[in-house]
Amino acid sequence: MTGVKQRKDAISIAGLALHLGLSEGTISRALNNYPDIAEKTRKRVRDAANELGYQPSSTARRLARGVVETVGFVLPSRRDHLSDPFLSEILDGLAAELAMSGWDLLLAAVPDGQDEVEVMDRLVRSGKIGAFAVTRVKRSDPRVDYLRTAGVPFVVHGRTSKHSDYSWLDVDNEKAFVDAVNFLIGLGHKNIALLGGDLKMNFAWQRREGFQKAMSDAGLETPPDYIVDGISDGMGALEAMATLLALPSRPTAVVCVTDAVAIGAIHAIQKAGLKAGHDVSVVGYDGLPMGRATEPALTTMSQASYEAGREVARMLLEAVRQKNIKSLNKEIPQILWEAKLTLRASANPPVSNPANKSHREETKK
Amino acid sequence: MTGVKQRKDAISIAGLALHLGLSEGTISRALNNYPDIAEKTRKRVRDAANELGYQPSSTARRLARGVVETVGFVLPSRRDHLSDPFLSEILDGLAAELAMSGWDLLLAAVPDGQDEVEVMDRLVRSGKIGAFAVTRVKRSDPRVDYLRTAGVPFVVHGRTSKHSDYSWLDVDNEKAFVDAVNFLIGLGHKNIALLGGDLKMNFAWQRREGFQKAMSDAGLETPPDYIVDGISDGMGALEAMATLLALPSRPTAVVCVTDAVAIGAIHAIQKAGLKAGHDVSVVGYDGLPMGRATEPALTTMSQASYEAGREVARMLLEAVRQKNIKSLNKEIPQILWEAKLTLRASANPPVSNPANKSHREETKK
DNA sequence: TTGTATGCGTTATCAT
DNA sequence: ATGATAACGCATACAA
Repeated sequence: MTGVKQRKDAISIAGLALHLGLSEGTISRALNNYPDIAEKTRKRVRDAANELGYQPSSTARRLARGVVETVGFVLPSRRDHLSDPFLSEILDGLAAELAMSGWDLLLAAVPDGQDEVEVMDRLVRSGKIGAFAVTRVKRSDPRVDYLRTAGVPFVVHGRTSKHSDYSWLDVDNEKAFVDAVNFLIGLGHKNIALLGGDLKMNFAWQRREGFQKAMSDAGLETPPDYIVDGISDGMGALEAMATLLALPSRPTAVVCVTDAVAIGAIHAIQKAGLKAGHDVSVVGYDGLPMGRATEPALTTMSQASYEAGREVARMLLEAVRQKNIKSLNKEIPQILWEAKLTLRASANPPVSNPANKSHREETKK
Repeated sequence: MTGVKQRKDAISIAGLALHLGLSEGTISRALNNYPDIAEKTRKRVRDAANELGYQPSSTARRLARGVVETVGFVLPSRRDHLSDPFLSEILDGLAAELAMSGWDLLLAAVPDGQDEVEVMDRLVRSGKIGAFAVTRVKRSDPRVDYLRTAGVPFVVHGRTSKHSDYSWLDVDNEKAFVDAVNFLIGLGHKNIALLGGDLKMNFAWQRREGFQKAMSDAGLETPPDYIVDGISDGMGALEAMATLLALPSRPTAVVCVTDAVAIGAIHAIQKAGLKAGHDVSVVGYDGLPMGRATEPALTTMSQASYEAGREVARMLLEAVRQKNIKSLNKEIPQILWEAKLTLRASANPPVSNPANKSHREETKK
């Protein structure tokens, strides 16, 4: 498949030179703000460029300078990314921030029969990209392993279990779930369950860790039945919550790995003839818009995906700069953001065991 | 901001030539399957290329061939795209299909203070892209107006109100809503309301048209109160549905412009102490995964966004081919897909007015 | 302050 | 069947 002729009617630097009676070199330097160009000439060139709609060929510029101002983003292979509601938000943030520095964002899918690393490697070797952004990392992630050795600047949104030697932006998922559980404990809950996600995903693992930490720090028992892993969508949540509700001693509250799971849980509770936020409290994570429209509205932890995308882009640009300077003091920015709790109606004191303020105090460490 | 040195350790065609004792030209032709290369040589070159991991510089190739095998996609400006759950699906489909032909997908955001057309124009003039894909079009859409005159191949997912002269793939939204309404009528409903969307968006307009057509074809009244426009999320749905339920004569069924709206409606019904799917039937549109986990599970119309992305990519590639051939018989592929109804639990015969089979037959035209 | 010349890594058009 | 050589459009070192 052959592409389309580039820039149909586009004017090149040669055309501009002709038009102005200047040499191509002068035009180039004028437009790139070289100090050795007369202000008057620069203005003349600028004006003509604007007037004629001159836009330097990105391709030629890349070839001449040997640089590629493009960030690659490999879409999670289809079988994995069971509806990430925030993918487009992150991409939006990435693209927006990159655009401010004239960088582009290249999206790549993984064809059947290939894996993500192959795709990334081809992108690098063909010179299509100069840096990578990676999201939704597993605890052990081949993409990160590859990038560690590839010599391409990259920033990870999230982190792997071993994460000391590369740059990442993550949310403190563990703390988020510690906070969520402590919030419920503060309300008076003792029988708290977890609807957890795929433990290969690090965010799910971290959230589970936070759950367990908070429970054990508070000296609360967690029966094995109360921890359900591997839930990835509302349907899974529906079943898991039904099972939880059928337990001889059912929980008075559930913390859910995502809002999608939490909303499924809410419906399971309703289906069982109980009232979410009354008989069973529910806390989610994500801040999905829909959580405001559920009945009851969903109490949830949240992070700003769009902002995360922007920050990752900034880190990426900085990583590229560092690399070019070949500075010896290796700066490896690692940023941990906190999720914040959005109080709504789905979490309240347990009916049989009203909030116990003093107890709450005790569990705060 | 300066980019990263391209392809650190990458081997170039010159290196390969040296390694093999052949000229660069021969290597190039061998790898590009020119017929005038000895099979034996071709194999030798291929093997060496594989072994050394040679990958032609995409940049140099573009410059030499004057073609850009990259599709541009401008993200809807942030204020508009109130959570399009399918954006990432479409992008995924686009990228996947494009990759099969060696094409790339470039994502661009719209910086503050600029509009989408400016961004698109710059992408074209800088030679970064050779074609465009556009989604979520308004009835009158400046992006389409621009592309019509820009000379760049493009395909629209959806269509504007005037759409005879460009290539698009759309779902027959009108028919979808005719079907949805007829389905409800078949169940015995007569008092059917519409929770509609932003009428500037063509899909919302089309769905509304379908609703009205089906109602009037069936000879059913639709009080003005029964049609609510401009709902874009679950929150809006919550309020609108509450208003609908407070009406002296409340509807026995509502058709919703999206699943997000439908789910909001379900919760409003529940909040009002009624039962969705019993007191009020609800039909959505989108086939959101979460619709399977609501209580009751959501009856909805759906289309496959991923597949749509792939099809748009195919049409794009074909448009590029047509343009290169400069064929005189202008093929303008326009494809209309049908949404299919997914029966679940949220739509049933009205309680006070059980299904009337004969009536259903009558309304089928 | 400006012009000239070379190179970036390919492809494509000539020769040979 | 293969090897020179000239573009492609720009950036930059070096002259002037």
